Amino acid sequence: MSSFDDSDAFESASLSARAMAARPMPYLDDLNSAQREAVERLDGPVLMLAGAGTGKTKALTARIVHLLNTGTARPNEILAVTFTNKAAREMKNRVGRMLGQPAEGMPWLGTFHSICVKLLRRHAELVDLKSNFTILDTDDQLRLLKQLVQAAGIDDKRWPARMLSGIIDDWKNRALTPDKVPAADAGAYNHKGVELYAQYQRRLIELNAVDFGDLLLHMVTIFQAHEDVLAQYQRWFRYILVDEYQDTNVAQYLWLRLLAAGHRNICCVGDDDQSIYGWRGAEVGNILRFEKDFPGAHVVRLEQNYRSTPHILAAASGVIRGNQGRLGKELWTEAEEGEKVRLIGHWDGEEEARWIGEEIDAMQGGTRGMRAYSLDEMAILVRASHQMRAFEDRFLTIGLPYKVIGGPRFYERMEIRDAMAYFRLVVSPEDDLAFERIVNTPKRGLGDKAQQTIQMTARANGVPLVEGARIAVEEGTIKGKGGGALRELIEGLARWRAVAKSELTLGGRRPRSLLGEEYDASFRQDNDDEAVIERDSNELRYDHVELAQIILDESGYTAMWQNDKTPEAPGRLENLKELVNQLDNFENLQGFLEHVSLIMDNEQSEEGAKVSIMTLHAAKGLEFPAVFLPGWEDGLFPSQRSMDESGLKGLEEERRLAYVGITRAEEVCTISFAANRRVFGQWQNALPSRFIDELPEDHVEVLTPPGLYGSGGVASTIDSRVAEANVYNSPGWKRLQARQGERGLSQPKESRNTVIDLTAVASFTTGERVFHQKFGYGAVTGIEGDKVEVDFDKAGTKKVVARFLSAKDDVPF
DNA sequence: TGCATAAGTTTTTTT
DNA sequence: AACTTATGCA
Repeated sequence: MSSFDDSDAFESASLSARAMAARPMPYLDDLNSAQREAVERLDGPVLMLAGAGTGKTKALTARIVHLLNTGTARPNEILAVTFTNKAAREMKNRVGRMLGQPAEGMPWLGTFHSICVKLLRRHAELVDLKSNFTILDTDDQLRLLKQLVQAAGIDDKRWPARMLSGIIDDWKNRALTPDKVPAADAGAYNHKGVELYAQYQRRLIELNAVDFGDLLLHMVTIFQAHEDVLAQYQRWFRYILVDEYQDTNVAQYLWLRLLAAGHRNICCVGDDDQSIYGWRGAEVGNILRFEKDFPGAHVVRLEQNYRSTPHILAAASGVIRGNQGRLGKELWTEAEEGEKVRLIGHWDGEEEARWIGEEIDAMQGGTRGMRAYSLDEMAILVRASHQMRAFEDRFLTIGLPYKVIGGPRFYERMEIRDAMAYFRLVVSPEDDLAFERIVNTPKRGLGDKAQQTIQMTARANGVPLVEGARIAVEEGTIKGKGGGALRELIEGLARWRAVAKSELTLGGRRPRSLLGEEYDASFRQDNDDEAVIERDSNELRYDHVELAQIILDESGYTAMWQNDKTPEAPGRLENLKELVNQLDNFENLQGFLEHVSLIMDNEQSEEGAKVSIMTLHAAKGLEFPAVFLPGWEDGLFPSQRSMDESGLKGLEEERRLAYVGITRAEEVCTISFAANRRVFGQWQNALPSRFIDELPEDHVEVLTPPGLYGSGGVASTIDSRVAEANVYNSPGWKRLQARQGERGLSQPKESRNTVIDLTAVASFTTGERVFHQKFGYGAVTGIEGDKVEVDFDKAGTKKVVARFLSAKDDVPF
């Protein structure tokens, strides 16, 4: 096996400790005293309470470097866990930079999930799995659950499989195997929840598969049931570091506590004020309880903020103060005053998007006495992803470059999942879920009936679906067009598999790195035996990249999209191409599949400066000089659903989300809200968020929307911010309403450009290309008095007032 | 079986 | 409003 058997680790550690103690430690020099304390206190439990922007990653990496540099631990004796691949990558890079050499040989620096996969592959048999188990994606999981639900005779309309999936996830997050689910939860899912959970787990074992939650759950089960295995790791991991500890769930907490029980050298870094993942099982309680869980724990507070201005910090503190039961931290900074947090109200969501678009445009050149900001220094952080649409629409219309961070992930796209299912089936023919996914994609004339026949044949013979399908074709149970196509598919799969096998035996190829991340070599040993087999050198061989291409072509999958006339088809083909390209970074298909199932983040490397749009959750850990926080309305933010489901707890999490949002900003933070918003296609009005009332007045400046109290966008401070927040009763709001009615959809920039032009009516002709502030480009289809009928490219046919139109080459941007 | 249309559902956040 | 899923028909 691997590194675990080095028995001289301890002796050499103390020797090298002495030798290395003499080394210079420049990485300590630019740490403040709190950071330095967090770095140097290596032994015993340490809780590093690191507020936003206080240099926690710096301290964390310095701590690793310090462990290595002083010879206290070897790279492979350090367990360092993060939540995201991105964080793991960054830490690896920074350690390497600080060390002055690439941080190779830190095999246990990674996400909870990737480390658990590694461990679980070693000990799979202890939970009745084989070490080459597959990791299911959410689609597979749902399909499987749906089958079980239907088999149980439950109406899956009343009780959606999705809901069951949520319940099971929740149990897994709490480290509850089916036999441990408390009686109080027995009523879950129409009283069948626990039984279905048990069935689901059994089915997963049959399929030699795990879902995401299982990765941790199985490891906890193994550690609890096998003292010897646990003891081995307890001994091995001499130092444990955990990032974002406030986001750990019960399973992760148990896992850590079990592992840390040996040396008790565990250092958890986190910020209770930034715990925003309660909905997926994170327990703030874990961090709040740390000192109880680890008696004698040393707590270090990182409170000096290096990111934001005092006004921004004060605003953030003001909001977070509303939460109970915090560990308590007060951020401070040496930075200059800077801008106050800016607050602005709008009539509706579209106007908000319009205003932000203009403001961003203006800020590029420097406005309101502020410096100029480039597009990539600015970001819009929304509560819910559907809010992004308004901005995308608007920015598309005015041609403002933007990028959506954390949008639909590459590996979650339909075509990618289909292609992956083909690959999976080639690598493991018993992957029934993959088979189900692609039997009839592309269309092979195999509908429900044929698929049922396959299912039955497979079950009757106790074989996987592919084999069942083969038998069914052989026996002639499935004939005709579908039968022929099915035979072709089965033969294809066998052929590809043969190629894949010979490809695996090629060996010798060095694993290459993807995005700087080293493909973990320690699991290639699974194939080592095969690798020795000698091969006839004349045999036809393809490398796995070619093979992937062949699979997609011969299966007809590529052709399916080539023949597809929908506008997305070319993009999908592009994605498939990209998928095949990515494959080149891996040694074989299997390695690739393993990687992909754990990679959820989607690095897009697009050219040019762009404004970022993302959710508040996606923004955690990031920072921007200028941040826009739109949609601060009660119900949207804080989210109604969150409050309904989790009450005060939910509200507090929302408040932390607000705190996270504000603290992303370095220099300028602009909060906005709208009185009206379209929800499910229905106009609804809302009150400004209660969090707005919690902003400390002294640190907030209320901006006047242009056209509200006069034009020009000159900032005017309204005496009482509260009055402003309570806009509905304020005279200003009434005036806005009145004005809005008379102005219709007009907006300031336009009123400047379009000097109300009655001749405009006459100047349009049918067929002419025109531009509209709201609807974008279109062609005139008819004229009736002062109304013009326009067929807009995006918005369809609308009748609009002529003066809101401009000739195409007269676009005001 | 597969397509077109109708109905019903959604929008919180994701490793 | 936009999307998915169910239903009916060719």
